[in-house]
Amino acid sequence: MARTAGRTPDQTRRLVLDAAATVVRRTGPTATLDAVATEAGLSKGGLVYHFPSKDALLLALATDQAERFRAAVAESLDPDDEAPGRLTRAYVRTCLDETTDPHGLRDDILLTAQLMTSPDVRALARDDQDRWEADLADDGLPAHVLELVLAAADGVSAALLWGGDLDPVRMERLRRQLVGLTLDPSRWDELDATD
Amino acid sequence: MARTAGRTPDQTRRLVLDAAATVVRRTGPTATLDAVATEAGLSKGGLVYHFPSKDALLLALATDQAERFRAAVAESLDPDDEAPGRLTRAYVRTCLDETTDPHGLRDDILLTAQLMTSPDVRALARDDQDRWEADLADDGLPAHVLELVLAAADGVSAALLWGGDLDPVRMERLRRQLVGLTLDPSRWDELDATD
DNA sequence: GTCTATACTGTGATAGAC
DNA sequence: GTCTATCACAGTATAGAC
Repeated sequence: MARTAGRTPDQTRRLVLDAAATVVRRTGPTATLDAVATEAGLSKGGLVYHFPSKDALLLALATDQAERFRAAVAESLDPDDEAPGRLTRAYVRTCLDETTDPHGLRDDILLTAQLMTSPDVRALARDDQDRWEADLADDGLPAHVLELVLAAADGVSAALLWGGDLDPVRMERLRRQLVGLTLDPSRWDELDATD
Repeated sequence: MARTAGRTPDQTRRLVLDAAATVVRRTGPTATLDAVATEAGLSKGGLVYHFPSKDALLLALATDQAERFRAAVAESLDPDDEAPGRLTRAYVRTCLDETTDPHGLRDDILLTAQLMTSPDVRALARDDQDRWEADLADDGLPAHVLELVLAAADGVSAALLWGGDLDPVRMERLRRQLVGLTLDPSRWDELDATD
């Protein structure tokens, strides 16, 4: 029973979150509330009604991003794949796939990194990370293999953060290496060489 | 021949950069110039004399961090190691070593990530990344091995960014795996499995 | 040349009108 | 539920002390 516009509060929130994603991508976390409000078609005050502070807005945006990533991994799960490391492979595919999403996950990583400047967002990220670790620890791979593969997958997002663009050919090659490693138990032992 | 305090401009810059590092670590890139100036024992105007804008200050800080990292890798070079992958191993050791530095490189990574919100800093990081890629490409390792090892090393900084703390035991194990990979040519071929 | 003091602009937060 | 008005404060620019 909204007073003015023909949309529910949830729709307005969605509108604002999308606008915030757009503006933060463009201008970083210093994006002004005014800019976000304008992009969403509201006044600054109207925005503040839905998100009591800028930090709250960024936190909501970060939560949204984390959920999207989780959904993307879930969608990358191969229904025919029942071998150990099934979830890990979906994770790797998602991190290293070029052809995902409207924007691609590459932009999402940059966006998320921008949000990390908020302590609240960092706390959220820590919780999310813990959840991923718990889920992946149950995936049937030896710890040392899991660590190597995950570190490499995460490294791609780091490279994106520090360095900008990545060569698709190299990402594809890395993806094959990592997936291959999880699928070949015969190679696991020699990885763990104790010097 | 400074007019007031008993220090040269370079010393003042150093003082300000250290103060900025401290304050940004504490409060993120939204740290105020006033806070930095106070930490350094100057007025805001005095700070601005040396760094014409906040962005210039953050850029100088990022440059400083990049140089420190490069120096840390150089120091990790093993003089007795002449095998291919020498520089790569130093890079891996630096990324995965617990016992570096006053603060440790872990804090430096977080600090650098905070600075990435400035477009100028991102441009700097891109150049620095290009330089690393050029240097490491000459290190004598096959491209696909180099990619895997570097991605995993960078992944540790990413995990630090997203997730907070890392288990020293796991970092040590990962370090051994990566160094081992660069030292054993017999394992390089099977990594490149074409599905 | 190096710095302090101060004034100007715009941003985030709040209170209250509609 | 949305918006306007207002306040406190951050980044920047300037004037001038030393």
